[in-house]
Amino acid sequence: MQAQEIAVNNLARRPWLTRTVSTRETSDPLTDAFKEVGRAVRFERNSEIQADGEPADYFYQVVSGAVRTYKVLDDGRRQISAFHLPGDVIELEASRNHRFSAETIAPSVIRVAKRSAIVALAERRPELANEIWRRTANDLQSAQEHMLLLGRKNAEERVASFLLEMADRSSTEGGVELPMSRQDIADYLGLTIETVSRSLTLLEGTSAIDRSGNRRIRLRNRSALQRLNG
Amino acid sequence: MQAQEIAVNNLARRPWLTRTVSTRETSDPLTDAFKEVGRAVRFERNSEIQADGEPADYFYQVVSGAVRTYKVLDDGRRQISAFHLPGDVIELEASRNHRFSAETIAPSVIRVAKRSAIVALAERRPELANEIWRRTANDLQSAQEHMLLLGRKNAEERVASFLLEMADRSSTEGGVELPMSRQDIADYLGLTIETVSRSLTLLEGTSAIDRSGNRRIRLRNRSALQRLNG
DNA sequence: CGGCCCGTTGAGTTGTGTCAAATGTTGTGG
DNA sequence: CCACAACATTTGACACAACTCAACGGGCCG
Repeated sequence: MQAQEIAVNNLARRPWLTRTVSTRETSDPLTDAFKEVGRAVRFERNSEIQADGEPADYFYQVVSGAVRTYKVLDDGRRQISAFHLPGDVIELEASRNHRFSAETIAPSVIRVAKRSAIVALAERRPELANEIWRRTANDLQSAQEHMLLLGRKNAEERVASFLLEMADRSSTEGGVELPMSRQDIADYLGLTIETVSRSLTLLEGTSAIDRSGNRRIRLRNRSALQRLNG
Repeated sequence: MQAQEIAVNNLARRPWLTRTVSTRETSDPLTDAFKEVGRAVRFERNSEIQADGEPADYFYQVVSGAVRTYKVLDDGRRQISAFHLPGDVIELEASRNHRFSAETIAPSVIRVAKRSAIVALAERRPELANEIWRRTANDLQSAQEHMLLLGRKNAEERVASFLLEMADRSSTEGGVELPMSRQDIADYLGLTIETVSRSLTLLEGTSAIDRSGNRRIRLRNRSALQRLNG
């Protein structure tokens, strides 16, 4: 039973591995559509998300795990535009230039559906079309919020905003279990890993947060973080 | 005829005042919908865009002029998320927190339509629903590109990218006529006006651009700018 | 002509990046 | 279960790109 115990421990420390769509959301038209015309694919950690086969546009829905979407400059500078958790939908284009712009952060199950299939369904179901648009508009709102962070917030404010965002999105109370590395956080916040680390140390120094393990963070003083959030 | 001459000169130097939707695009489902259920409103320079009357969500289409959308922090730091030129559609929510997040940059004519009216039309017209979504997805793509700029590009690269973007979006060949102030550019690029100014001087020094008047810029060496664009 | 606004230039400061080393964590094979 | 390797994170010292504050210049309008 030793092996069993270890497995349980690992899961306890990695809640995002088991949290799935069904446990978090009631069904919605897009999730339903994915179940109809999509298929579930399992991905390793750090694998590029793609549908094998001919180049075409796809929709992806995170079932379990976590995903980063990003853009890179020629010299390798990377900007992560969003993290995607279970339930989130990613729309990827079969782009000519940058072939991959989505990767798993943790072992993940992703439902994959051809864009054309979803679009065909949406033509016949206004509430599906509406749901797709609603989600895209939400993503746009988040992007606008993130541009404010990237363009106008300092390092400490960025990290505080990030922690609040992740806490809001995760179901666990009090603490956040971060599925991504410091490098991912840095590339999301437009900083370096060193600056992220220093900012965390700073926040810990003012008792705004507690750290138990690199990726488990407890928000001890939310209002202090909110103040930094702007 | 002196007054007439001055007016003509002014127009010649401010092409965005006369460039309208009809001269740039063939009709599309959303523009058609605006003509059906929207009304045109004239705004002064630097006015907050809003539909008067009860709080509700609206769509706006720029007919002539130019608009900035933005977010601000409590202490006044501002991030412009996009500039909108004739033909572009802005979706604004009757937000509880920040009441105004769109302002005209130049005297503008804006078509205003209630969100519910457009949505109702879209329920009956799949190609309209599709067009709305297509535009939102395009905005999201632009936002992702802009996050890369804000998070990972240096000042000179940001300004170069900005000039290329504006040149691509304006119909005039060779040169760009910028409708916005240096402060607007700075708040779009996540810089200060001084840094924008210095970057322009730098680009001029390397013969990448020419300046004739503060807001008229000629791209003399596009490939040099492209290289900075990444 | 004079005042005002906007943009540019200059000098000095500072927050974040860079480079390097130390420490902690995770995974693997014996 | 331990020992070691490989990797991730933190900490430190220093450099530099962009910011701040200030002065100057030019165009526009009354």
